[in-house]
Amino acid sequence: MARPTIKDVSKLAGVSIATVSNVVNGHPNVTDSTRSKVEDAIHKLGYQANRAARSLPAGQTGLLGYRMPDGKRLNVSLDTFLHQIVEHAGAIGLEVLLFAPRPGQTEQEAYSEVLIRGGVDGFVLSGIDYHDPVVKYLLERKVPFAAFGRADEYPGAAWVDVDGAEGLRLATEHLIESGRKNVAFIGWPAGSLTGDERYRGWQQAMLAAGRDIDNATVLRVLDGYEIGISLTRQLLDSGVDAVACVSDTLALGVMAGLRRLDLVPGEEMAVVGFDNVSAGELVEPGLTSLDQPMADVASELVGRLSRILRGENPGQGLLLPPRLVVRGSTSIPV
Amino acid sequence: MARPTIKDVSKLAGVSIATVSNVVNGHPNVTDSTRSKVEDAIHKLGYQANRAARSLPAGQTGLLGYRMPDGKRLNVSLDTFLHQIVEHAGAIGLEVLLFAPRPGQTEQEAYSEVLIRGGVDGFVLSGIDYHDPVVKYLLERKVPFAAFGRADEYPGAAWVDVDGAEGLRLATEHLIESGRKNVAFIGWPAGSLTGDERYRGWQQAMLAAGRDIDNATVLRVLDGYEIGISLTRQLLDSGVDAVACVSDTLALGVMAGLRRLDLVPGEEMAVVGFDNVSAGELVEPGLTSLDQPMADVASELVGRLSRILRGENPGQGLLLPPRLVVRGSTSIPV
DNA sequence: CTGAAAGCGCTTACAG
DNA sequence: CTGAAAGCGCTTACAG
Repeated sequence: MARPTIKDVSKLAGVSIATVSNVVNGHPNVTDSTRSKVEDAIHKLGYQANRAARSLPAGQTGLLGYRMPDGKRLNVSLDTFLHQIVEHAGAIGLEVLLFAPRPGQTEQEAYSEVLIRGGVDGFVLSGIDYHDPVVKYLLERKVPFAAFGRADEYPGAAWVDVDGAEGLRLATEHLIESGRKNVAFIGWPAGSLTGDERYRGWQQAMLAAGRDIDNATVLRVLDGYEIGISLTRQLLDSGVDAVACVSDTLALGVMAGLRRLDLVPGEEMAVVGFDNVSAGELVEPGLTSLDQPMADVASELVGRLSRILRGENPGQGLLLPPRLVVRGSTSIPV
Repeated sequence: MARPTIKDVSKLAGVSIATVSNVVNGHPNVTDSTRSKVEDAIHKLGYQANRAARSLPAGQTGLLGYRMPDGKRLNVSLDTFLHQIVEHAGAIGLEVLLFAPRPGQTEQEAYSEVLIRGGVDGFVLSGIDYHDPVVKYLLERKVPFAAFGRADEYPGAAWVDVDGAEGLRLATEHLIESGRKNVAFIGWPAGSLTGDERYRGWQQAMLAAGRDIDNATVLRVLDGYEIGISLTRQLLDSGVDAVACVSDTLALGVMAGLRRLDLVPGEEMAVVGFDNVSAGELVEPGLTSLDQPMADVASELVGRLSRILRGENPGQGLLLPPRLVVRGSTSIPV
């Protein structure tokens, strides 16, 4: 009934605990016959190495840390992301340790505390920005991590991101191709990594199509549903007939704004968002948006992290393309 | 630079490591002067006990396990819930270990594996149902846990739930009071703990108001947005002018169904959901729904678990009332 | 290829 | 009230 230990296995198999350890850890120099004796015993006993005991001499914990984001940043579907991370980590024998800064603690202190407690082998980060202090901190201390977010500022960093510029290029091209004359952009204030990239994509598509950028409508606002609503009047007054938004939150706001003015989203004004949140399917007509390939992001992140942990090269930063999901908010013919 | 150990502290403070350990663990029999010497050293060194080293002799890990739900069950806003769990756990020095069954592994095996690896001190469960095998399994093995979900089937179990019957009572009363004549119920097939409770609430409110239950419209369906849409015609044909739904997903479906028939939700038919998902605020008019007090649920769960871990009585099962959030889908006067 | 032994950083009786 | 010592369950050189 009690949890079997390495001793139990060694007794049953008639070998030393060192040999059991060698088998468990896949060391090469073990006879086939010894190996199978040990494996039988392990199987019979249902043995699994105790994590704490393993961690102590080896200095590896089998744990990967993830800081619970504040919930303020809505640009990641936490649910799906975490799910994927947990599953991919599980596939290579790692579990996920969740933590959050305690009241009065800075973000960095939270990471440091986890580290000092001997908590994890490495971290998965998400939502990083320019000059991210956590990235800097971990890099300095040579703590393994992989970031969801373009960390190309730092040569050594392992990162994966979804290509926001490509996303807004796709969105804007789609709007232009469907015959829209005056395609506006609603973004966040300049200076955020994610926001600036997405703006760049809109710009590129507009220029490529020969549109006049200088006289196009560009609104830079904080993220928010109500903010989206409040922008609608202004967009209509400027003669805008399509708007590419930096986020679904803003896009859904504009859709609601249109509806409150008794206009139909997709007719008077086409709207595209970014993130493909579930609410986008639940409004009428559906919101066209950019879907982030979360499963790929997670598997690439975990892959990079596990390579670092094995002392290998994590590989280059990776930019994954988002996928345009077309729904009613852009598909009603002009 | 290297992580300080208990030895470093003991040297700096001029005491034995046993004394440092006693101070760290708040043992009573330590002189004030000794204590403060040790505390100074701890502070100076930034010492934190290594979790693995602590876990090994003490048999406690400082970790609390949570199984990543499948994502199939939409009745819990995972994001908020986990957030709250992590924060409340952090406040009492516990961190959260996330795990998921690997492919081919049953749920029970996943729990068992975490346990065998010496993974956690206890579990937080969510989304439990009648005769839940995991609850039974943990109870048999006397593994500490606290469940989000009514586990009153099992006398010893620690649980917290949101009162679904009360929720649907509130919803149905609200519909009746606002003058609706024919209040339908859309629920899941009988036999789920959560679904049955919510049905009971509708029933009670209807009977209390003297409504004829036998001739009322009751639809039992699987959860789903499209399913909600497909039900709308039938509801209208039955002369239903209000519908209390077991979930926001179904409620949002009905709202979309109404809109596709060019009807206005809240006018021709009032709609109430359950969960208060964010999409409910983003549709026009907003969806009236029942908000679950996640922060309270989390704090009560963690509180119960920590009491069990300290060998105390966890306290009785707790039923928390949801809060009716009234929006456009029911507030347009008849 | 296998095993005896040291050691990882703690906690916990037990002496003193 | 404090400290020396054993031990938690592993891994890792190192002999043999």
